[in-house]
Amino acid sequence: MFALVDCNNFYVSCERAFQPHLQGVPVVVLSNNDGNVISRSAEAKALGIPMGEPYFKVKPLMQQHGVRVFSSNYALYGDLSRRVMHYLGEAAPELEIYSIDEAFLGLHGMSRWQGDLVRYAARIRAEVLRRTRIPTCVGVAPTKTLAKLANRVAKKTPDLEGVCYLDCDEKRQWALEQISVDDVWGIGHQYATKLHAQGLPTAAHLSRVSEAWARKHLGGVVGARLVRELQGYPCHQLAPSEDGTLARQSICCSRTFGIPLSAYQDVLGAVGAFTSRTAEKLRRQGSAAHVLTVFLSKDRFGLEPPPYSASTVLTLPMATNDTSELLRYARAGLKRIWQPDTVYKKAGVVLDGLERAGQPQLALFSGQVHNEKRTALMAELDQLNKRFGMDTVRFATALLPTGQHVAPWVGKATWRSHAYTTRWDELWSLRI
DNA sequence: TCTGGGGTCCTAGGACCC
DNA sequence: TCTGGGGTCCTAGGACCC
Repeated sequence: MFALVDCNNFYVSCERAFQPHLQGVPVVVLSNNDGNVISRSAEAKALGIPMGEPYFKVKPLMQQHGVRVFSSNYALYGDLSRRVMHYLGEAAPELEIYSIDEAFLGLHGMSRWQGDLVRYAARIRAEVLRRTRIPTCVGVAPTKTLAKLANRVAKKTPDLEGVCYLDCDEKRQWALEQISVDDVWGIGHQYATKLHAQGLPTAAHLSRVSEAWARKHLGGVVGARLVRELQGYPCHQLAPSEDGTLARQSICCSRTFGIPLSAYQDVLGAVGAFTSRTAEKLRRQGSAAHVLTVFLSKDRFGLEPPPYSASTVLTLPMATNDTSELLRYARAGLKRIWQPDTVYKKAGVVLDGLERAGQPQLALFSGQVHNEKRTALMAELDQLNKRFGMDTVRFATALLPTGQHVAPWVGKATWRSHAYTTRWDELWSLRI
């Protein structure tokens, strides 16, 4: 048996957790660079503000209704997420942190000693709310796909009080009929259109298609597994992990620039900063990377013809998680794809080919001493930045030209709330 | 110029997720 | 004027091997 715990409108809930006067009023949170709506309160949704909509398109509507707008504040959301997940790890025998606001719990054999799983799930909701002020819904079912589906049913059926438990066939059938195929986990826009055209509008319809049909029309084995899961036969297990966090297979950092850039030094500064960030993530999960990709993008919405993006892949002679080494390759990659007199809107760095750091290498002795010193230096760097704040210590490539306080690539964040929980200097304005 | 089966590895692209 | 960021998995096809 699996449970899916999903935080309701997570980013909006995080803002409300520290500003209770935002309860009951329409609130939205915008993506990086204040681009799109990525989280809405129920009140904002009721006003007809679509998810993912560019801010400038819904701005008039929001101003008209006095919608409270926030820039995204990932320091805050990440911290609240850690608190929620920490509690879930204590409350369940197995935990898989699926995203910043969702986790699967493995409940095998739980009903014996926890009694009624509905009461158990209700207690989890109440406890998460008490500890973090984040509201959640819980779906409980024999497969992960059905747990996701049960969660959606819980969200849209107020009578269930946030918990939906599919403990028998009749209930499973009933739940499948409540949910449109568009809202099934694994059915995106393309497949949903296809399914509607075939006269299969609900999850119940989808659960009755043949395996051959699913294979043919829904992406091969992926579709076949999806249908089996809807029928109640588990095809996906929890990802194994000691603390619930997943070890990533690729690590990326990319940003749309606040303003278009065409000076090499500016873009190099951005690529340097993104590389540093990926290296930090890499070390945090104890990995080293073999492959580094650098990419640059032009304005997709502008008048320039495609291609909008150029990228280059560098294979490193030896896996590393050393920032300065990765910076060297990133710089070489940038030089390869750089075109003068071009206006760039976005850049990014991706690390692939990850392996465990500290694997014995076929290196000469002198090289190993060098590596050990490097590893110690990186650990020191991470410690300092953790203690005194991000970018307290950084590499020269990521430095700003003299006289500049903010890097030219940094995006807009006009309505960012304070980092209540992670920065001493922003704590002072806390109001509860 | 024609002739075969079976395997691996890599990459690009497509679909999906939050 | 203004359109996010970070991931996963699978498949098909090509290069190469015996």
